Amino acid sequence: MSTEQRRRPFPFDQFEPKWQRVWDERQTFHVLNPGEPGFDASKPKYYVLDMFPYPSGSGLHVGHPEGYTATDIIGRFKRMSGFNVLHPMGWDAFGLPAEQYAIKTGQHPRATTEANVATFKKQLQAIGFGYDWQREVNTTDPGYFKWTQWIFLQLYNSYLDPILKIARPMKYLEDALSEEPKLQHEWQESGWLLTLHDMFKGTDQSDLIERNRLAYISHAPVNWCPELGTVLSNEEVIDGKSEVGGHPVDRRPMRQWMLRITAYGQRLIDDLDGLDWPESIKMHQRNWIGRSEGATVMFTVEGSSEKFLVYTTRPDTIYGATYTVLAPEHFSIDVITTDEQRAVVREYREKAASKSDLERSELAKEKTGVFTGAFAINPVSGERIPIWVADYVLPSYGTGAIMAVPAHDERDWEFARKFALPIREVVSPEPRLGLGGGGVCDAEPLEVFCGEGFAIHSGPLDGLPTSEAKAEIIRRLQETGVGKSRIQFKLRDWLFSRQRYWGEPFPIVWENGKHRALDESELPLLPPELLDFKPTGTPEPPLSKATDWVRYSDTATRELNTMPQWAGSCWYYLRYIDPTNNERPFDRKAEQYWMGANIPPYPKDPAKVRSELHKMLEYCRARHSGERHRLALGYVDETAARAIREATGVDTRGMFHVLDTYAINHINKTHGAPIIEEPRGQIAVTDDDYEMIPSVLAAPDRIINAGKSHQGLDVLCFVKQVNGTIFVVEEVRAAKNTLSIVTMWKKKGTASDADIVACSSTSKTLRSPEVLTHFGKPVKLELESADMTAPEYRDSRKVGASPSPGVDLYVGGTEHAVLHLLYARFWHKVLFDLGHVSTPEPFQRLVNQGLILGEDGQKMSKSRGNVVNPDDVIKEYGADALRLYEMFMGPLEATKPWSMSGVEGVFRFLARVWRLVMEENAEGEWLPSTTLQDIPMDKATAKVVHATIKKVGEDIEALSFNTAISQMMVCTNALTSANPRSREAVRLLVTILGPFAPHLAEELWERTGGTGLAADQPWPGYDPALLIEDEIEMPVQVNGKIREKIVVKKDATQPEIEAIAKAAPKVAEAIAGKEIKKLIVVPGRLVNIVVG
RNA sequence: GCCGACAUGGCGAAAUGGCAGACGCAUGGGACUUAAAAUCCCUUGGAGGGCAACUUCCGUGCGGGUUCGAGUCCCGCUGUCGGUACCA
Repeated sequence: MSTEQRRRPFPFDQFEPKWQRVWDERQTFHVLNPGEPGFDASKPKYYVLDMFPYPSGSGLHVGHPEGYTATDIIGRFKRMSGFNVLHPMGWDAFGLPAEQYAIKTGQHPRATTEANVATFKKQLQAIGFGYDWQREVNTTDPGYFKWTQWIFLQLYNSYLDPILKIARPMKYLEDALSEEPKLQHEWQESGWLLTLHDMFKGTDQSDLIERNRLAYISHAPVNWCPELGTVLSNEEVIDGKSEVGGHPVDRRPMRQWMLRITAYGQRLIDDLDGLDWPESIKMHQRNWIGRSEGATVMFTVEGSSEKFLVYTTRPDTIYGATYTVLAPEHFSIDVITTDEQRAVVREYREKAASKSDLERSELAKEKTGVFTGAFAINPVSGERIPIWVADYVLPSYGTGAIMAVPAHDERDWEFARKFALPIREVVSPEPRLGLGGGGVCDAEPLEVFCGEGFAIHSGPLDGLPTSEAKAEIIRRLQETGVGKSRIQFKLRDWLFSRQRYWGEPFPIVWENGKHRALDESELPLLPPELLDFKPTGTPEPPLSKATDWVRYSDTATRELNTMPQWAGSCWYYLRYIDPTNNERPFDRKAEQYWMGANIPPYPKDPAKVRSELHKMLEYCRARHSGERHRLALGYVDETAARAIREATGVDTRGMFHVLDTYAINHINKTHGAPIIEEPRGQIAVTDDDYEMIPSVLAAPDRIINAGKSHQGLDVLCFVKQVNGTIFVVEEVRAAKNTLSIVTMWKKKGTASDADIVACSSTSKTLRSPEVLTHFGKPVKLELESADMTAPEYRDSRKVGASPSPGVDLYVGGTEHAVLHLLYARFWHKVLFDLGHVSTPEPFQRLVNQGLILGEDGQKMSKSRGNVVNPDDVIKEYGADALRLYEMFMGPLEATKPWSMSGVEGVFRFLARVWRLVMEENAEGEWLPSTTLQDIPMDKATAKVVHATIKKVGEDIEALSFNTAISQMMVCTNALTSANPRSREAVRLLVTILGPFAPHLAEELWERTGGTGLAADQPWPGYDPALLIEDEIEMPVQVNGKIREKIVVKKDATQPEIEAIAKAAPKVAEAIAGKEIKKLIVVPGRLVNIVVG
């Protein structure tokens, strides 16, 4: 026993399990929901989330605990700082790897999953993470996937409103179809129905519904992986191979479920701006969504009635189009191909069709193609240009056809050179006036130029810079009806079905060739118990083997596909909020609390709010001398602020949102619950002429845009005119048939010289070109904006300085930069549109932990033999040392190699902390240290302890854990040399060490006579007065070189410092006989003397 | 090719435009010990000078610039890593 103990510099192996047991028994980290007895509503919320693991058979590796330790430190710290902290953990247990592992080991996936979860949980608990295990979720649990299926039904039963660009229940569309005359009357004024009506015209109703579902059936070619026996989403295919396993992937048409994520492309891009995410991840998502602005242009085929559309981002180069190219899959090819070319075209198309994506991209180096024999007419020049077929044009992007401008596109250039097609320069990097700039020039350029410049040889465009040339040609195309501006996305709809066993079955049945949804009461739909769940080797899903299960009724059979692994991980963070709810996916009140429904993105201190408010009022008064306004101020939400910023160039950060109190009261009354409440801060400022509102409402209007308020309500924007005053009015559709005024912009005078008085919160309205052009000039907003670089704003953006809307902090690896994070945002937005969640974005702040490499600096892998197992580290050095080392390695986001001797370093540090309290006698037993005494801290001790409290707190907020730990090391080194040693000082150190090394902290807290748990202690404050030095050492530079250091009193005046500096011997020597040109004193920092 | 990130001792790394290298690892030396382990103390960017206290010069990938002052800001390179690839 004693020899065993002697080998351990401190008995972590005894007290670590002990405290883990105590936390578990007392449920220390369980947090209550609003409404539960004992819930403290006065505390702000903090939701800190880990990317939940996929419980693989090999258990945790040291990469897992890195992010988990970071969130655990934050969670424990926020708890100590007075927050209600939601810090949960769960299991992403459906999916391909689990099924393959089960097949390999010959067990049922449920059995392997359960075993793996048990292993993972045990491992995580051994590290002492403060998770609320009562909120554990598992995506394979029927109580969980019941609601995954429910969300699928929400998608299935929703459509994207063509005007509002938001998801709405399919019922609205059905109602609109059945009650068309009634709605026509009701909605006519809003200008809304017209568009809807256009949409219905000449269309079969049920077909219209099917075509508008957010979850729909497609027969388009999909990525089929024969090896895995399933289809894969675009996101899961990399370089023509499956992301899992790297197997080849074909394209073949199959009947599949798709989710209409493309409908959210713009919003998924726009809303990134307001998120506190790494810029690289945002960029990644933007690139993936791939928005581009351009135009579609109609080309007619010579001697035929056939026409085809091309898409181009450079319509300004249309005069340089010397041929066109159709994708091999293009449906016009059969019609236009001439007889003499028919054989060669058919052969080319067949070859292209048989190529997999992989082959198509592998052979990309060399362009191929064939001439159709047909010619198209360039709609602007009337020129006759050949139509080619080539596989460098993709069928699934744009219109599947291009106009080729070889002089200004690298791919077209390459193709034209290979097939000796003409190349015509129509853009010049420099403006070319007169000579050679106009007319048609046949001299071919020597190289391709893809940049922007000035149009040449382009008829009416000649001389225009590229951007203007684009606008001008689009205007002309639209005028003549041959072209249109168009925004195009790379993003494709999400292929949502898999031919696998281990996934959520679709709550869908098929009858007479038509699909319909199961009723909510039939959920969860369990998968059948299958002994043989291997892939069939054909596109027939394994569920087809469960013949009894498949039969739903005499005439109906079940959908055989299952959902992909991403389904469960798209919403798990919402289920943590209320994980055992059987009635709903989560309680609405709990969701509002934990997702921070009413928290403004930029919290401010009250004094600042008041002063901003007065500025706003002054502004309004100045604009409308003598008029009285009733205003209420809230915060501008980020989307609105951004929209204004984009539209006007005005820095809107910190700007206020002006609301009409009439509207607030009205909407609160009609909507039931208060929508806008403190701290959004409605403050009536003066009386208003809002008696006018009824007449404004009654006035005829013109709809100019529609969007969504951040409370999740539909908003229509109108322009109205009353007695010569133009009003911009927003109406909110709180529920069907309910109209309420929420926000009013008022504008005086004529349309050409008016200014907007105040702005609303709806980004779509503000962003729309209609709003901007309506006023004849850009909207001008001259509100004084707050300086967001000021400390109070900067600090507010740091972790946990205040709660934020959505998950406050989400930590995980970069591997989910597009897939999980894009899918989850999409689902969240749908749920938001449908009113199930309160925020448009799920994760306010995202941090990627860096990769941990092996000791050899290589990626950890079994084959390299450099994998570090956390269990071994815990056995040897304890969980606290593991946690501390993971945080001490370097910045959280950096890639860094593991080092066992580094672990030993922090282990020694922990042992030193232990010995602050305990000492070993000759027999090797640990006894309370006699050095530790109940004495007040001396000045030096107090200083280092308080400096440590300050720095550690600040560093945790900034996720700068490595520097926090180094400061605690400094403090420990200082306390080690103290004799006698102040008990108070040690206990303060132990308290702040708690989030990092919780076991040791609890043990020492107890041993230094603390009551309760260290984890429950409030985070200690520090006394700034103790940190100020009486005397400051300042370096003195002469011409930027340090000559000497001087010591001055902390309150020394500038002249005093100057005199001392000049008198210092080395300095005096250096400046002797020279003219002092300049003397800079940076108080508390340094002195620099510039001599000539 | 394009996009993004990064570049500081032997190593992991610190440094609101203000003393480069905090803290840790590893080195070398010392104390305790019969010895070892553990622990404690000191040393350590490079080059040079002094018996010494000490001291001089050079140093943050390369080249410029802004500044009294640059690892930090700007311009131009080079290299490493990550992502992506016919998206018109």
